Amino acid sequence: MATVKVDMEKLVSLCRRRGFIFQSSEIYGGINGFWDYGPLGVELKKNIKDAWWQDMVRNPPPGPEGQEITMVGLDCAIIMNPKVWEASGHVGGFSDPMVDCKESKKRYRADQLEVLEGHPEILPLLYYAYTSNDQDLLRGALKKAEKAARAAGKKLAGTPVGQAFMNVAQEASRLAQVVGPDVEVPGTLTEPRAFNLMFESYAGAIQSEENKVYLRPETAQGMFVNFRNVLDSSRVKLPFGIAQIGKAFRNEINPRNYTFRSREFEQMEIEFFCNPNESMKWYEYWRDLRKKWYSTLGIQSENLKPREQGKEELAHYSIGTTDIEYMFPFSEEPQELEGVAHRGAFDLTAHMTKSGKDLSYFDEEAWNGDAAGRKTNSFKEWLKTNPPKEEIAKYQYTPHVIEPSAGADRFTLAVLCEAYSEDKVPDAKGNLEERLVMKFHPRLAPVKAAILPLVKKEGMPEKAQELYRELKKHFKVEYDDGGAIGRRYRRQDEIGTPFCITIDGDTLKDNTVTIRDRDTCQQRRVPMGDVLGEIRKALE
RNA sequence: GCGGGCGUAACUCAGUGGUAGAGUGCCACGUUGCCAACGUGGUUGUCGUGGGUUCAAAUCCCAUCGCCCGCUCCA
Repeated sequence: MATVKVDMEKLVSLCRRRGFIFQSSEIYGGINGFWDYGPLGVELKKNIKDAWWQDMVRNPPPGPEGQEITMVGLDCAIIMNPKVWEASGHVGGFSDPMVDCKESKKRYRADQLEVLEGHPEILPLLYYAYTSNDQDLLRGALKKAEKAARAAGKKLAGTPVGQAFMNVAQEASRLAQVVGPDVEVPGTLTEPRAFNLMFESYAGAIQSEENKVYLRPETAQGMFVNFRNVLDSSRVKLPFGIAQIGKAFRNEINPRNYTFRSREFEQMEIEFFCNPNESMKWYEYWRDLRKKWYSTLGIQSENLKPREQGKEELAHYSIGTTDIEYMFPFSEEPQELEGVAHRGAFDLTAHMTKSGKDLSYFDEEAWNGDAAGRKTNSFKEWLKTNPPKEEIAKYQYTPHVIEPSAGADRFTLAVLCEAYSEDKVPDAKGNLEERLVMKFHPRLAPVKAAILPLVKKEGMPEKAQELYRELKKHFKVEYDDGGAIGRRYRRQDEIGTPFCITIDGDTLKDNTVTIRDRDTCQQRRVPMGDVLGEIRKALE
């Protein structure tokens, strides 16, 4: 089925008008990269987080061999000891110094910039910049150097050797001698400027370097640093997963595309710890499971694109990563909803090194299982006999980690895009009228049902109130007796309520009501007592 | 961070120096017995913000904030 691309502006307008999403601090002119969820938005996002927690943590599907899998939850502080971020590499590696060209308005990564030295006798000595990943720019720099030499009646000696721009740029006077890659004159490049993507703050009264802390840029590290705590306190055995839903913060240079790239966002992350020998199996398990999860919540499979990252794209620590991407209407390219990464032993090893604490796993079952023929049952004693490394690794090892890391806000946005639809339904006179309907999966719909007395008299409101009070014990439902019934149906369509329960004259006689389906507008008559069960059935 | 466009009611938008507008929505009452019905009445504004020019600024000028597009960036 060919789908018409959702008009983002219409979606944004609907989200605001109906109270899904507002710009943060709007009355003060807003703030770039931050968003608020309104009364309906918070219900939608909560349903998404609850569905994830239920399906991944409380009731995960069986593992690759049909075995039960163990998942436990965690809720870590957003601010942690800054050493966590040194160990994870975020403090050192999370910022790329950038260089801007005042003339060409281009921006370059400083670590990719290199320079060729001009002829040493032509003063002032010039440096010709190019980027290491662009052959054309290298040739361009060479040409400029040769041209300058020729103009002075000299010749470059052989092929000049490139050097790192960073070295040259350390002195302001030499920086002024650099000719940018896309310009002809020197002195247009700025000094390298660091863009640290972590928000900083200070814990304690004094705003000193010692008190500096960071708002976490991901929830993952909290699970790694609590690995030992979970192991020691909850009787879990490998393989098992730790799951967490929480806020993370990245000082994005350029927030874009509605809530897609925000500076404050919520992650739903799993760190699944397993034996290194079994890690590929678990990687595939989670990759397939996570993709399927989106489909079961109503994301059309053609909009959902799993993409195995190429080797050159992989982060240095990752053995394999699959991005689960969604075709958002604002982009020609699919955009990442979730990354399922095989992180190997990278994180636990890094924290072991930094903290000096042992984060390896001792497999007691395997150890006890191999007891026969061994002189001692004490692992410590056995280690003193200098067994071969491979033998030790059978019982004690650093677990490998599979990390399915999903963006709660990104998925919420995908759900909104996916749900948005315009169709035509007949009005009272039988003419086709435009209709705006949010086709949320019933499980995610912010309001599950609306209870509507057909007219505001003859005891219908009272009867409807009765049903409303019963249903609201179980679901988010709305009661509405305002205006004509058709208008009320449309209002509910616009916020994606899957069912409208209407109380009419027959209800008063035989206690039956009609249930209207949001997508088809079809109605069925059922006994009032069956309504709860009917809604429940749709939510499974 | 750069360039371009935009910013007026909850939403969509009109308003090019002289009283702040329309449609939709929303609320109330009446009517109405199943798909944005009808009648009557009502409601909504720091014209993004700050400053300047002017007798007078939504309108012209400057700055600033935000949104959209492109570039850049996105471990």
